[in-house]
Amino acid sequence: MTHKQEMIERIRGFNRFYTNIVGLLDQHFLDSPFSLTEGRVLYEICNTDECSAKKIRESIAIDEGYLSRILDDFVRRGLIKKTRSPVDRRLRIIVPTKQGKRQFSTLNDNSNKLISNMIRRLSAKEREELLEKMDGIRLLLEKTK
Amino acid sequence: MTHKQEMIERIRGFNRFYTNIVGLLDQHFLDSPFSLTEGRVLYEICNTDECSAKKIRESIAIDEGYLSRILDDFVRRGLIKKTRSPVDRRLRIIVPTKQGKRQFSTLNDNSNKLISNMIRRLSAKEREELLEKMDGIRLLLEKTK
DNA sequence: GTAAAATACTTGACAATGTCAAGTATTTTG
DNA sequence: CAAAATACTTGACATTGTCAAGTATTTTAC
Repeated sequence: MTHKQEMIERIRGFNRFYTNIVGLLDQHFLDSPFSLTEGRVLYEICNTDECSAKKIRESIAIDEGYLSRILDDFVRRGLIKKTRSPVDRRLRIIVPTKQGKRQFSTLNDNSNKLISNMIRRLSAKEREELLEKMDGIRLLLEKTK
Repeated sequence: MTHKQEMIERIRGFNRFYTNIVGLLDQHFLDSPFSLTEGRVLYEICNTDECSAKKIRESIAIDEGYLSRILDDFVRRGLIKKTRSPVDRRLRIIVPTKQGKRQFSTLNDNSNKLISNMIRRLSAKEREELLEKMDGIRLLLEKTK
């Protein structure tokens, strides 16, 4: 086994590990009125200016038709409003309703609690270390694009 | 020192980032005869001694019925053999066939290539850093259990 | 030893999630 | 202005996952 092979094995080990971590965190969607994908879509809607299906698809990688239906569903559930952009009438601009924002903020709070719980055993110093390492990984992997 | 809310936001940012990374890597299942879940099941089968549905469920979190069908499908595809354990005839012990092992190893090779590609732009030193940080995160988060 | 409970898995029915391709409305390009 | 491109929608369908009831076997409690 080459050195490189070991390296790859360690990275894959980390991926499996972290997939599980994120998986555990995502379990909470089970207790919420949103699927994981719906949650991600709602996140984008609430954090994107002049949001549209197009913009969502720029950050999520989701089938166009599927997204269209999710958005329709959100409309039915009173979470968002869709209006054609006056600038380019092909686009529907998407804005969360008051209720949509409220639901998103609940979702958000629950995610925060889970993360909070995840790091509950760590000391202040360890938390700082964790963040540094996370940012470091991000920085390194962003080079690969 | 970072405020707690910011801290959580940074962790969640990392989670979103890394979910995307893993998501990209998992795209390769699209070009393979396995779904992501099937791949994970096959991984467990090939890396678990005296493997059984029970043992798989200890590491994967998957519906019992669903797993049962996946395994049946693997049998149909000639990837595994199931035999009742002589020790406890409720259990079916699962062994990969020669072909199963071969397919798994292909899957494995492709995963490796993807990882290899992911780190292609990093210098030796940076790769070492990446691994250290990954191991560090793992160590820190394992404390939380 | 035997009845009841527990375990390991299977099966049927079904719901949720995701994909593909063709279609509509609108804008851009040549 | 016609053709191509863009943004989204819709229908048909496949994949993936869930729930609950069922079978075979073993363990537990008497």
